[in-house]
Amino acid sequence: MRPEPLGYDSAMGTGPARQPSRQASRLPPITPAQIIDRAVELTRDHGVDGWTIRQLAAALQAWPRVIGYHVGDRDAVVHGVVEHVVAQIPVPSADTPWPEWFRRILHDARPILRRHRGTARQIVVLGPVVTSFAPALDAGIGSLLRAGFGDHALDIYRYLANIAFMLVAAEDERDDFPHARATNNQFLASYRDDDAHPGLAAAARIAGERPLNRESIERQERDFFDQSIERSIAGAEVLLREILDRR
Amino acid sequence: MRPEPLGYDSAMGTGPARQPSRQASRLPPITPAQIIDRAVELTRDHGVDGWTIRQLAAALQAWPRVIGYHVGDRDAVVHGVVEHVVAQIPVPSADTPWPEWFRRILHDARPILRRHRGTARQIVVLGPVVTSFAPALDAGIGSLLRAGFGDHALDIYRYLANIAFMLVAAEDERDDFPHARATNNQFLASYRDDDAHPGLAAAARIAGERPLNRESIERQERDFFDQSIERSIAGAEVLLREILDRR
DNA sequence: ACCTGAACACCGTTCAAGT
DNA sequence: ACCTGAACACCGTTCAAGT
Repeated sequence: MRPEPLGYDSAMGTGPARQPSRQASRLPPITPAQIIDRAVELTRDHGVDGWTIRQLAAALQAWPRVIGYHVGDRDAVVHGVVEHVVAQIPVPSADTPWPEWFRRILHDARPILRRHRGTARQIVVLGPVVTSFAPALDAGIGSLLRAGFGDHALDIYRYLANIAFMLVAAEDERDDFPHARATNNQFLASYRDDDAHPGLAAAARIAGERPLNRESIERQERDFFDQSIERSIAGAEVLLREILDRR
Repeated sequence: MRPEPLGYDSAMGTGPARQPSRQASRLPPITPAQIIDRAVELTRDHGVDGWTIRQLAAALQAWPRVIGYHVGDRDAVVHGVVEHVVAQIPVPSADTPWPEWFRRILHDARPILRRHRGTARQIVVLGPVVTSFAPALDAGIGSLLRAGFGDHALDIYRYLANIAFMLVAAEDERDDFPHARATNNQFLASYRDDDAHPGLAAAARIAGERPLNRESIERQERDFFDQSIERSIAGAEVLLREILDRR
């Protein structure tokens, strides 16, 4: 939750560290694109909530005010970062059958979003304001319409996309509480032989069999994501069959 | 995203406003329970991210340090708030058939969590560390085991609970961007007659038919929540049938 | 044991000049 | 048009005393 401190020399509190100022070193004017690019880099290294406007300014060798001048407030910068990240997600062609279309795009989106912690949450909050999502929305809705979802297409798109992005957002946030997983496992383990709580005892047994090293946790998270998507597609398929049967 | 300013007279920056201090007025020592109760009230009025330690202290007529002394840092206070809120969710008995068990608890949890904005997100992040969740976990897993989910019981519980709480969390966060919905609708509407983007055009048409007044938006959100749960239960049912067929 | 102040090291944003 | 400083109004947490 709390952003880790960065390495920048921002000892002065205000001001772009001790580096010479842009004007003094006759640097060219900063562009909005440069600001967003730097913000994307900082997001890659520290997550969306892991850098401050002041640190971004320092990284650009500029004063905080410059960012406000060219891009806007912090929310505007974050929005720019999200647009940049979303644009990297490959969009399957609209004639892909809908289950495969969603499997593919959501599977590909996960690592891209995970590499930029906190962007998944922003996508859920902002919604289609993220204009670089337009191609995905167009193709995805198109794919659902051809399958016969009719007026349910929009809600099913939202259902599947929301679940995927929210799951990634949850993974992102749990990264910031590395101790929480251990505490949770300990808590569950304490019920292992508790006959009065058979559900908790079973949960403890199931969770207890899973290895806890870094890479196997990563695999478990990926599996849970993939299976959740698979189940949700199955749920949507049930609805589709109902719609088609009704005709 | 940004907390709205509260009405407290915290003009002094530090210190519990102008009220007489606890010691001077011979008030009894503050208890952790009192601190959490007040924090729950503030959460009800302004959301988990809508109050500061300093404002909580002012509401208690105490200095910020007192909260750290009795409860801990801000995360500890928030954890206390979450425990208090989760304890209010009624847990259906363990012999309820699993689809009905989840329908009931998730349906009942939504308004309680919505009344305390930001707590749903905390639940997803914290996981079972929230000890007041133990009864629900015990009964829910029990219900899934009796249905025949076997070792999948834990993951299915996580799947259904995660989706519900994440959906509520997303609703909470969108409350803080009331303009985002309007912007999104405008954005979609601009594609209404765009033949080059049939998917977006269809989405615009579907969204355009929905009324935009406050109460009908609330109903749409509730419906989307209920239908998402229903679809996810259907997805879990598909898995259950596979498991049972395999035997 | 519990509370009081003040201080510390931060935030994002704004203001008024400068070049 | 763009950048520079300083200032403003906040944060959460810590420190050193007080009662």
